[in-house]
Amino acid sequence: MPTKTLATPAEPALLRIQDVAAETGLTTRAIRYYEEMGLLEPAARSDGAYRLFDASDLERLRFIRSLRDDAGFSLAQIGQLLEDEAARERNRQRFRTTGDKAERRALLKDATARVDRQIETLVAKRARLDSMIADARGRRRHLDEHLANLDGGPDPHPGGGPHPAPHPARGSRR
Amino acid sequence: MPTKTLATPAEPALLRIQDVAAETGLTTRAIRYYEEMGLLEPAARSDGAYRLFDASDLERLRFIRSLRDDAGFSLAQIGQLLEDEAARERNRQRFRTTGDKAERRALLKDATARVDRQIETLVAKRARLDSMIADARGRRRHLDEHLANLDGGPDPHPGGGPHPAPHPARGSRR
DNA sequence: CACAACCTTAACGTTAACGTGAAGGTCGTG
DNA sequence: CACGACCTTCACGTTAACGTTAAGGTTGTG
Repeated sequence: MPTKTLATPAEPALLRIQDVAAETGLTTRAIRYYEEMGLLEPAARSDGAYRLFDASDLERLRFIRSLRDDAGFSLAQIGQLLEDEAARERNRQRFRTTGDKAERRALLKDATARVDRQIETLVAKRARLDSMIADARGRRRHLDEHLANLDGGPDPHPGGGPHPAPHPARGSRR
Repeated sequence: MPTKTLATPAEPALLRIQDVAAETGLTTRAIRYYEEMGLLEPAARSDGAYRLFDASDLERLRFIRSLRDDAGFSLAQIGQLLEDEAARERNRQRFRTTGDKAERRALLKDATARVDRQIETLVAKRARLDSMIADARGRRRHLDEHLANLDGGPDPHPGGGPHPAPHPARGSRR
């Protein structure tokens, strides 16, 4: 078991912005910009006002990056999908401080609702992508048909050389 | 013998830019911009230099729009995926004028290769989306677990997560 | 043939999402 | 405690992808 620097599981392990950038593949500027846009708030600040990020921040930033790069959402859309940072802060605090089971459950319910919305959005996007892929495959099949009835016998090897046709092929349709 | 507006199968049916816009869901400005960027060239121009688009142009524009909106590609990436317009024009002409089967076949082969590249790109994107969906579902399951053992039993794993301790109310962090 | 409803090019404006300094404070290691 | 590597907050610059007039030509319909 690789104990890192301490055995206490509640160790903070806060990172500064450059390390976070390296870790997430974002630039420091982008991270500050996302903060400015209200997409996240670093877990803490040092005495000298350095931003300090925890694991949850990293996770959030990686998610933002995926939404941007992989799903292609705008920061505005991402803001819609994510819990806004004010609420996040508030809920974290409340979740830690409350002993009320009902309240905890309510908070968790909210979270699942939000995640469900995210999943729904992503699935919808995938559906549109699927449709595009189907279309492209349709086009591909169409081209293959044309190729097939260009010559009665399939030629296994496309060279650059001219080829005498065995007999006139008439373009068939559908 | 040639009937003018009826029954001829090779009827052009050219549209002007505003109709194309309505048909494709793009703006006229966007269409002109795509032309400027080399993504397409209208099939013809009127005497007075009006742009005139044919069915193939429409198809291409719809595809561009899908690539932009559904797949989230930049116009530069779209340009990479599509045959550049110069080649498209050239190949169309050659395909219609050539009687050479080998050449036709070569052109078709090129087209299938291009479509295959498009499919590959789209499939790769879908894979990344799938991965994101899987992650989100993982988060959802995680939340459900927490919900389950909130009113089921005590905490199975502390560390990082919420803390359903029997003793309430602590406010220590820093 | 008059005229409204299109169209053209050209040019400047706008927004999102950062990049790129500048001017100065902070951190930790020798 | 000095110093280099990091950080901070402005603030202006840049690129993509259009939006928006402006000034003028084209088309088809009454």
